[in-house]
Amino acid sequence: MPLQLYDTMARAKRPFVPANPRRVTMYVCGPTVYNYSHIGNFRPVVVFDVLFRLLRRLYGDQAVIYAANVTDVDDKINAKAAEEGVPIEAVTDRYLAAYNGDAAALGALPPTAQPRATQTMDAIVAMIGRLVENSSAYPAEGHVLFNTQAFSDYGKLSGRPLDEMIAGARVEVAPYKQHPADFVLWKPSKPGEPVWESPWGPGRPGWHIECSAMIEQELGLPIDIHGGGIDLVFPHHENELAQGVCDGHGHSTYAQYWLHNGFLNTGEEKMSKSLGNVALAHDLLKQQPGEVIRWALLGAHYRQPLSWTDDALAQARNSLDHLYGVLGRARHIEAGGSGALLEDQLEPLLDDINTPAAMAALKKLATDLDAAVRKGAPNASALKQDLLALAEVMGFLQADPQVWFQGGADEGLAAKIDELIAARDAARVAKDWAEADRIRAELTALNVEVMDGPAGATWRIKEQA
RNA sequence: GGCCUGAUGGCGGAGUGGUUACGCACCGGACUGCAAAUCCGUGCACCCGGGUUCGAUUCCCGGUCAGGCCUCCA
Repeated sequence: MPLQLYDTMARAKRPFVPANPRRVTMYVCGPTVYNYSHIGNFRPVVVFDVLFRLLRRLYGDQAVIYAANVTDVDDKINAKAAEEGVPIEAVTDRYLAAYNGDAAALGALPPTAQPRATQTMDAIVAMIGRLVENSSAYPAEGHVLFNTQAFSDYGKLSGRPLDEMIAGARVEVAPYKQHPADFVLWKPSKPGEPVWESPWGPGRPGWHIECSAMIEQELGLPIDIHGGGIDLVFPHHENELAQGVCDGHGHSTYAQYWLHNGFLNTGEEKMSKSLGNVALAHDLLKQQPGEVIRWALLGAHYRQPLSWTDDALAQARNSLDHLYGVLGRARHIEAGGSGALLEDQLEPLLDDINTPAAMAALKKLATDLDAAVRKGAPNASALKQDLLALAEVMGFLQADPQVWFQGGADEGLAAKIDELIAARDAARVAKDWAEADRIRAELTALNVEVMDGPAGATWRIKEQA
């Protein structure tokens, strides 16, 4: 089965056909770096990481170019920098580093490129220049505005006819706009704010233009895949599309496939900073492995809303414990074989990145592998290969099982645990059950669980501190 | 007000025009000094009304409910 992706523009799943299979391009809207991102902000990071991995598998590692931008020019950044009395770089560098660290902890591969607005300023100014030149944009009172009347398809992506939007608009229209839907490409900076030179006066770019400029600079138009959160469909992506098509590069298509992920919910509501119901990824990562959080994030199909609960995390932990347990029991099996099963196993992911179905396939493989190991069946090797290969496409199970279970223990603790287990073994050999149980209790107090097996006792840290 | 999603067992969550994945939880059993893990097995659902059909949870229409976007937003 070929890869199928749900395209927001078509409102349907379509077979994925890249313009150039030797250079597959994907762009995903990234964060504005003015504070720590909440876990909902990382859903697209993880989802599109899976797609990135899948595309690399299908087209080759070198053939996929994935750009994820960083917005480092913004009112909220300015406010934060002013509040702290530091240059904006101090704020953006700090939170970008935290963001990238958190993304890595969640198992996301680094994108091929991570362009920043401040480093794309020439391309932004040049692009605005082209838009003004061909009357797709006009200067007014130190601003430059995009002329939505110049683009007949405006509203097509989000399914919003222009007139209806105006009728329903709840925002005051700036007096210098020719049309209420026109949006800012360039605006003057207020005193004390960062400033760049332009033919229309000193100022800074509007929100939407940076993405179009970065795409043109990093990837070239049209791109294959443009991704982001569902809330970006309007106005951000609608506006990007309008600019991108109108700037005269000669393509009527800006992105071949538009992919949008659904939200994380806290209770019934969207997790959002303004509602104050957020969980920071940075904090969550202190409490459990990134892989657990990643599992929870991929536990629902990416276009569905996902309820973020403690129980979801506990279940994710449970699932991964199970899988790593199987791998631990299969540690003496060397992965190998034809890998012929994998194409079948990949099917859920090829069907619009159906991660819950792929996770079920992972568990099925694990159960089969466990049985094969138990029976000493010859297909254990191929099953292990398939399990690890499918898991890799989803960014799971790449840790050593022993590290997974014991990773929370430092050397001193590990030595002490080994000592206690040896003592307990001695007691068990002597059938001194009271002593053995006493030692178990002592280990339990250390947050350690002992598991007696045919090859001796093994242990694991029960919960990460 | 306009536009757009979704509604599946106790919970999470796929999928399907006709035997309804999977996980967690629960219950029974095997195994186990204890415990964990594992294995076997039972039970449990497709929002409401109408239509199409031999047959609908699945397709169509209407309704109800929930959520999202229209303003910064993953």
